[in-house]
Amino acid sequence: MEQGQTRNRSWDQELRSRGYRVTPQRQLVLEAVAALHHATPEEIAANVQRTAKGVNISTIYRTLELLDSLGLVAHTHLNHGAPTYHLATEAGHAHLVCQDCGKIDEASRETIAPLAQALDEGHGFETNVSHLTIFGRCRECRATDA
Amino acid sequence: MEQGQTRNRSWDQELRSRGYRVTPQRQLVLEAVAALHHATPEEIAANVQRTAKGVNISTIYRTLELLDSLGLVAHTHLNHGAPTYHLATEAGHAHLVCQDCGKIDEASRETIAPLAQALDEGHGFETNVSHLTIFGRCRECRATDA
DNA sequence: TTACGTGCAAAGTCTTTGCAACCAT
DNA sequence: ATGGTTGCAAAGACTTTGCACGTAA
Repeated sequence: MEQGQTRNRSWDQELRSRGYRVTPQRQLVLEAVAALHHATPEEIAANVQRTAKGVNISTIYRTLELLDSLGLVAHTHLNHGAPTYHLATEAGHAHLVCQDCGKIDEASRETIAPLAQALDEGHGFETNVSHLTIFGRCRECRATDA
Repeated sequence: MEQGQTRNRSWDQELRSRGYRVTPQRQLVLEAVAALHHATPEEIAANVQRTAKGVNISTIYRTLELLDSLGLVAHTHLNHGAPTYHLATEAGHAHLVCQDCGKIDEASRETIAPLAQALDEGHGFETNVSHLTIFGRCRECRATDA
């Protein structure tokens, strides 16, 4: 509760200070993103339906785009289709997606750090770790298939 | 010429040996993928239009899916929208996409190797390097923006 | 000859946009 | 009051699918 209020207050001000308004829809979307980890716009919409009368899907899209641009949430592409959103504060890890079974694992920032450093030094490139999704095959599928 | 024929012969047999037919459309699509690097289905369709009367867009999709499943081509997601295809033989590098200006750079397999090894040892995960796309900011945008 | 493959058109999925009504400030 | 926001519906981008005709083997 205490934590929740503290969090609310901070993104409230983040919005207001940039001239955006704080609306119930935006609050609900942010709460859904926090509750569901790696949620698609559809899943976020479904989650929000349960609490309130519902937030229109186009508002979900517009809100996610806004929160993403403000750096409050981040998204990555885990599968072929829809992107998944998560809180920016719980970012910092990359995703490992198995192309055989679809299982999703996480790799810590520390695991990625050497690569990020190499790309910085070799290409001057600043890696967005929380957006990073790595495709391949998981341990189980490697053992099974061949 | 010699090389072209050699390449043709090999994928011809790859198709036939698995019970698929060799058609002019499949040949054109594969040639387009070879000629255009990182091409979307639309771009491949456009390229094919110039040579022949045209290959229907749905055939492009079906052919790319087939060639991908056979391991003759590979695809990655460079931007928000359509995937891009390239020859499997010219794979082995990852892509660095600047989220500010959209510029695409390439990172060699050697640059990625330490990460791939770390993921193998730590997670038992086999990285698909040619599918790997890393988002972030390029040198120029980092210098300009801040 | 005979399945497999193609073209065409329609439908499907995911996302964006125009606009009038609404509400946070 | 007043300009950012929302809901709704229509449009848009990208991809898939059903079916009859065409063609590689």
